[in-house]
Amino acid sequence: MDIPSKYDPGQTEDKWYQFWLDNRLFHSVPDKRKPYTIVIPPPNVTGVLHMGHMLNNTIQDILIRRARMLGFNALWVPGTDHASIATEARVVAKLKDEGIEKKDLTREEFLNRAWDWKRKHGGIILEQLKKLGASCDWERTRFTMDDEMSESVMKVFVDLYRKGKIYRGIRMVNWDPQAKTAVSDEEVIYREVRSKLYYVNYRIDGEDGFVTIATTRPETILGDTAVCVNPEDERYHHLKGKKVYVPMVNRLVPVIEDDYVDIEFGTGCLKITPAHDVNDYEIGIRHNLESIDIFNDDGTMSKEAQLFTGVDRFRARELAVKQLENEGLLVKVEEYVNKIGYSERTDVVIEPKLSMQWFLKMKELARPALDNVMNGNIRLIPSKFINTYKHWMENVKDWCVSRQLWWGHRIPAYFIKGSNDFVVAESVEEALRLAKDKTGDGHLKISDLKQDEDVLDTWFSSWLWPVSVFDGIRNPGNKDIQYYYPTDDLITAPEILFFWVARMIMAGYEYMNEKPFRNVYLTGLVRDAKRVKMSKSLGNSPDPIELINTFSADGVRVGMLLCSPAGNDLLFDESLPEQGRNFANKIWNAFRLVRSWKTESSATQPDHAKDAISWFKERLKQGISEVDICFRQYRISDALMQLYRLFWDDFASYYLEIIKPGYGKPMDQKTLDSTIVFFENLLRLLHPFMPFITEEIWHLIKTRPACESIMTTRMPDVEAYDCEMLEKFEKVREIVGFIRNTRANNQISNKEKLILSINAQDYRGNFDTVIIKLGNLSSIRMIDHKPEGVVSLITNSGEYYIALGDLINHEEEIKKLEAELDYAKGFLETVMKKLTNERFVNGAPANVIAMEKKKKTDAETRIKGLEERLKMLRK
RNA sequence: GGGCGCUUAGCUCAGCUGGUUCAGAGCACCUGCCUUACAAGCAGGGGGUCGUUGGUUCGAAUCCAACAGUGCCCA
Repeated sequence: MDIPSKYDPGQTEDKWYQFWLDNRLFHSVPDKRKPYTIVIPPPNVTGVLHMGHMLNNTIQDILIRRARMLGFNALWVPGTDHASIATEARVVAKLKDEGIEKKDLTREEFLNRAWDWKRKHGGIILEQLKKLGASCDWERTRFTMDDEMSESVMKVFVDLYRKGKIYRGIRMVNWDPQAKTAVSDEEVIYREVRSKLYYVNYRIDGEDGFVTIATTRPETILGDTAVCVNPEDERYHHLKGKKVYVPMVNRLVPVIEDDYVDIEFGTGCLKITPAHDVNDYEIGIRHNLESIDIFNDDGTMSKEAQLFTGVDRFRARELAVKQLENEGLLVKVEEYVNKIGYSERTDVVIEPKLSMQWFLKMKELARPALDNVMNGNIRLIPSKFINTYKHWMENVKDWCVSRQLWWGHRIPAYFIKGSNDFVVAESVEEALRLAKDKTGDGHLKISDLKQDEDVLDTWFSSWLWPVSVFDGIRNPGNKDIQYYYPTDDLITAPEILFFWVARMIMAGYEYMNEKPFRNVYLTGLVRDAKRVKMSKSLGNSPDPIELINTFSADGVRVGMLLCSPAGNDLLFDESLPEQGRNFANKIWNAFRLVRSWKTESSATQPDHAKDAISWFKERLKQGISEVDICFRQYRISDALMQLYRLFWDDFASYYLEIIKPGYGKPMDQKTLDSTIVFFENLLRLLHPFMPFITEEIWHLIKTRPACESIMTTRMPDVEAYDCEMLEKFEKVREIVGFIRNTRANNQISNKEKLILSINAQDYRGNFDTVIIKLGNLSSIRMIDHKPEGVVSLITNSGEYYIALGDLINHEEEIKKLEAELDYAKGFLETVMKKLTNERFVNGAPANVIAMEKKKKTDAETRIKGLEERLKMLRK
């Protein structure tokens, strides 16, 4: 069989993915083994794969594949979430293209459209994950609006309501006047903008004077119900107990005192608009002020504003400024930079607005969620996020769970006709029963009940995810939830640490009385080489599928990992998957080499091969152990780097080069067998990172049953290794390097055999065979004198020489040795400095002093060797 | 404005409880090679006063403080 020198991943990858699916190798059912579980952070159903997903899911797949090979019953549950706002926006936009306005459709018609859209586009992202090699149990795919998932959400809502944790209330919310819905604090993006600070005079009641306030939003003056000063501010003591007239509408409002007011800012006198500013709202509550809502839901001025009714808020600002000018109350206008909140979804300016919403009390829920992170029951990786988490959890505010949308879980609250009363129930039938009880009116009919129009925040379903995917809300005793919960690792982005992670922890303790996961691995943000966050709208994100087509899934996976220590941003550019592809090719060619070897029964195992095998055996064990340590610490990119070097530098560049038979010579069976075992172990170690190529070579390197897969084999075990031998081999590298350098510096062909002479007292010659092979030496000789006509390597444990005769460049050699001598002398000096320092000798621990003394003698030996050598050369 | 983090080679980052695995890795760069697995490669090589300034210590990239940059979260 002719094997191409370039690995072609295209067909291989599709073939093996299908093979895994056909054999249901990703599928998991509870059994006697220990489970290892990951639930996917459900991507937005409207989404297509972006670089963040690539990173995130690559890490999940690595962990799950490794766990599987470590003997766990590994389950990775995939799925998507319904993303209320984003999906509804998509559907509305699509309808608009068809000339249909949302308001022209009934709720039911709209939802039908939305489901159509979901059916058509909702699976794209999951299909893309398959290209990446994701070993999810697709038979368990969940969607947050599946019937059983929705039922869980309803159950939880009703339960929390009955526990008194959900309440309805008027609160200041972040109102998106375009989407006409409240959005959470986390969905507001604050940006610095240039604006203006207007200084406005308010007439003081009963006297001639004015008081000047500064505001960036003069249109909200119409909603003012007080003016506030700091009680410490002596400038305004005379205003105590007085009233002032609100400009334009001439409403008489009190002057109040509150230490919220910053004496330094503006004039030190603040207008209070409780209905349209969060801080003002709180002051309003403290001082029992009236709230006047001057805006309509679409951001135009309401009747209550008295002026500019129906005019958009920004136009109203201009009109208000004009009006103030006309009234002679505008004192001055300053340029000003402030931060303004924009809606993440629609990018319009958020309007703080009082509105009736549903809230979930967070304080009690937050306590176990905080405690169990602080006490280490749940680990955040990297741990630096604990600070942020703590800060947030200690200052948690009630969660506004309602959204003024149709797509999502409709709030199961039913208003009773003819009253302001309502009941909360999982079904209309039950609601009717409750309503009858509550009102004492046995004649109530279902048609007398009107369900709340709003839906729940999407996070209100995804916070249940690790429980609800196993049906743990509806059937807490079922086999799956008992077996798989708590899950092991959660891999997600720090951006949603509070949005989602914290809330899942809360739900976990509330409903399972147990954490939802043991470890939270927070990935970095994928940015481009200029540190700009990658996003579709900026167009700086490569198409992941294109990347896979160009560099292979294995290559892209490696590329993502190479630059992604946990929690650090990763700066992506195409050289990374390219490096991954090159690595795959290296593995491929190593395989081709091994595959090309023909054995002959007559061939006996050469000593250098035997020595190489005993060395690499230890080196491999060391590698396995290092990788294990990396994984335990979730240093996944380090683990890959260890393997990268193990395979490339040690296995390919050293081991294979040593055992490689001469041109046309046969290979002995023993060496080949050992080599294949090494290769298999390396493939297993690499499989979680590069599932496709490892499976391909696994099947080519040895005849196996067709149904066998590397992904279900056992990961090599961690074993103790021989450090001493590995250290000795490092010496080999040093000597081989010396020989190669000597060749390179003196234009000596690789084919020309050289002789290495060694003058060393305790040289053991452990790997002489290897040095002879790699250095292409005719022999190694032990000598006890200092030869002439040689280049030398002088170390603290011995001196190595290669005879060059006339070829030798004395000046070069002298220069080189002088530089080394300088270094050694400098080194000795620093050591001596310590050893002659009395305080060091008295203060430092004995082992440190012993080490310094060893350094001293080593350095002296080396200096002596170098000096003698130089003396000879200078003769 | 409050809180938290970061600053080590041209780039991205490792460096745990201070002491030869202390100045490291990968990439990039430079030099020489189409050597019979691999030019998506091979063999070599250069490159950092560990942000600045003080302090603790026999000894600091490592601990402390201040400052300067920078990033994130919250208001």
